Amino acid sequence: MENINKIEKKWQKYWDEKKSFKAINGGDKKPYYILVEFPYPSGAGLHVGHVRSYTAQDAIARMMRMQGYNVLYPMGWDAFGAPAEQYAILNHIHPKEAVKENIKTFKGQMKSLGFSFDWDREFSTTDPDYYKWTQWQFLQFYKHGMAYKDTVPVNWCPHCKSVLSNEDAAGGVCERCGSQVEQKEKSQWMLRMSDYSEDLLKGLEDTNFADRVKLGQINWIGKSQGVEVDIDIVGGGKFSIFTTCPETIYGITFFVIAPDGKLIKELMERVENKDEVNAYIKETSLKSAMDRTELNKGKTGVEVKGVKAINPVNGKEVPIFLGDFVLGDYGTGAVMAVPSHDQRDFEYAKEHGLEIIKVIDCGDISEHAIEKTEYMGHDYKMINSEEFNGMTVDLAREKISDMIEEKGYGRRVNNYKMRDWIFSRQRFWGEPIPMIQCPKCGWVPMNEEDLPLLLPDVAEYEPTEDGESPLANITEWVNCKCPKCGHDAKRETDTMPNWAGSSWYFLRFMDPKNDKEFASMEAMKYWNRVDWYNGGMEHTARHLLYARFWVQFLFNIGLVPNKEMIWTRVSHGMVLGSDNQKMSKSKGNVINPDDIVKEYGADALRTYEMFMGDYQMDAPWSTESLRGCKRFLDKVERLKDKVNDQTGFTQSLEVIQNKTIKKIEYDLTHMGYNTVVSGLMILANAYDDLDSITKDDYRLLLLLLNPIAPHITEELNEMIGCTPLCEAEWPSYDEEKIIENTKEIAVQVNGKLRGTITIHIDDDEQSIKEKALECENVMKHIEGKEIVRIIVIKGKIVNVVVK
RNA sequence: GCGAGUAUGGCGGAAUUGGCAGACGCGCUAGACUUAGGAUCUAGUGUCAUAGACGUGCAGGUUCAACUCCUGUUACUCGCACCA
Repeated sequence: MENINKIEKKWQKYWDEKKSFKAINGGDKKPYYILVEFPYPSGAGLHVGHVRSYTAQDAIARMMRMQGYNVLYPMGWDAFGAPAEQYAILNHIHPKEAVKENIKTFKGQMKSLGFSFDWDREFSTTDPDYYKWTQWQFLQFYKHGMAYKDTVPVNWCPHCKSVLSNEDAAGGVCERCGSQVEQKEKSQWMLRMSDYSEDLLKGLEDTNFADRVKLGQINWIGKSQGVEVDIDIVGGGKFSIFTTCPETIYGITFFVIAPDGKLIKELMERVENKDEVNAYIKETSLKSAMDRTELNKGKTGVEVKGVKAINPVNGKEVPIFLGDFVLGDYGTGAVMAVPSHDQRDFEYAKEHGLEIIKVIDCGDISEHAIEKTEYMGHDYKMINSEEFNGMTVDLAREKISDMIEEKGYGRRVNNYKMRDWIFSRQRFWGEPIPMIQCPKCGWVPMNEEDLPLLLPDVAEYEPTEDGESPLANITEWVNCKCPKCGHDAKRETDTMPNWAGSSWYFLRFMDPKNDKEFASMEAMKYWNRVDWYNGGMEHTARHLLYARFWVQFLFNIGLVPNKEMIWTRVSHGMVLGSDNQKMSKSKGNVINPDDIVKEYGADALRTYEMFMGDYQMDAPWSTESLRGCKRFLDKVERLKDKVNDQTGFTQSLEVIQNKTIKKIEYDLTHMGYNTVVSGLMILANAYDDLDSITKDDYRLLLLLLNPIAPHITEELNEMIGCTPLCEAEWPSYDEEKIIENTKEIAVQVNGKLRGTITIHIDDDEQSIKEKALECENVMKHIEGKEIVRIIVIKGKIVNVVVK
């Protein structure tokens, strides 16, 4: 085509002006909501990886519209975040200006690729009309006791005077300046996400997430069932431990408590070796800032002298140790140690010369512990465990748990790895948390009618000396009146994390212009939920979990219609550089979609990205392969010259045409995008083998190809004088016509291919057997041998078994 | 360490249910047309070899038949990482 970009622009304009992809809330059509993760509009522009997933979902959206669905396929911007803030600080502008520019670039790029988004629903998380509702929802969390302040340790760079995320502090070194990261206690807003552990686990049953996505969620929640036991301290006081192995409780020879926990602080008065203990605590606080993996070769720790704990089941007094492998903020901050049946305890005991008592009769423990995974499920018997001696491990586990509960030593509990959500960020470019601290009333929520609480319009904001948000420096913004008593008060200067705005954006798309509510119940009931959500693998754990938590909370307070608002979630693989490495500027392997569109056209890029490989797996870029896809589109164009003046379909193409319709439908809805393209190539090749094809033949190919390559197909379709494809109906196939009357099948002798025969659909088993045995090469291989049996799989294969 | 995933020609990858492994495309080889080719068309292209044998990371197993199911094992990728 003489100017591909001109044609693409023409159809993009057509779709825009006709509002071809506008989704309307209501009507007779069946609603279907397709969602792709909205991007962070970075300065780098659209990545070819974005193109992959947006095209995939676009193809489904386009097909389903033709099939008569009311498809919602929206797009927006997740634009709060550190890069925009950094850029703005450097250039002394407001981040919203940088964001505006980036969105413009992204949107232009998306338009040039012909994605069928309903642009009337576009918004950015940084729009006051949007973040007003993010703030409003935070207030609901607060009002329902789900938001609270707590002191937690944060990564702190003493040089940058800044709080760092775990990613930015990887390796215990500040990513920006390279100085040593420290731990610093800071008061932060928290959301009680751990209250939802069980619900988030159970809710997975009401979703259609891919298995690997579900597993990611399950692992993140990290449920473990066990027993919590109360331990008395000699001379008064007590603490609790949690164990998943109550069967080993008689094997306790010491306890280990966290150096950063509360318990050691309580015990400190009675500690005889205070200096030693304090030194270890200090050592740990430094260590926790470094990359622990490197330091965990040995099991360090010190005994807490002067205090002993009592094992409740046998009254035995055992020592207490400090060990940095016990975490202060996980579980109870203390563990029981059974060196005979836990490798970590074993190593610790060896290191510190502690007693090892075997309680399960299961082999040699002189070299290493025999752990749960090794002893459970066998018939090993208990030893050294008083009345439980001789019982099988499985039985003892239950009986010991029962005894602990009956005697009041403890109780069966579930423990979860998932903790509460730290919701504060010491950043400028985020949603301000709408809380006010009044010297008289304490923390007071803003009045809902005063929302949104806008970010101040300033261009200079340096971080404070003590790591507070840059907002803390803007006194005219910070100072306010208490909404309750009118006294002088100060605003919270922390902002929300990036995850906040993306935790509910899919709800807003259902009703994006609503200024009374974040979305009306009516609109949410109409769309019901997100039918199909696609995003990157890196977001399937946290983002999805946060979004589900957010939705479940809204459901519990009656604001959304379903407890799970996302039905299917799939994740796509990355587009790697041609060197099989992640694309990055420094490696020089980045492909800019604009260049490809300019040279080969949007359709070629779209087709190639669908064709490049299994959608769920990473795939390297290949410009050679892209050219192959361009050639395919050129071939489709050339086929136009073969169109004759006949109507209807060519008889000899009937089987492959019906087969292809079925295949495209199936593959598009099962993420088989690469085989969609290959199926269409096969159809086009079949057309190409003929001297001429009918207009209907040709239009069928264009219809089927349209979801992947929408521009060129529209243009060719117009050239043959048909009404636009985006207004056309999806073709239907006839199952009857897929069945072939005659078919070539394989004949094997002892499982090895020896020939092929052509069978008719009506042939019975006997005649197929006869045909198979008549086959020349088959005869040669069965000559002089005894036929044991002949296996005939109808329409598939014949296998002659000989001896 | 734990959890998950992956492994098929020179390359990307097909094989919906156990049923002709390598579809489709790239690349490559030869030829045609051409001033030219990043255009198009034709033929060929898993490996080794003479009929034939061998081939889906490796070693076993089940089956008439295994890329597909089972057992073990290796390598790589991702996630979590002293989780009690």
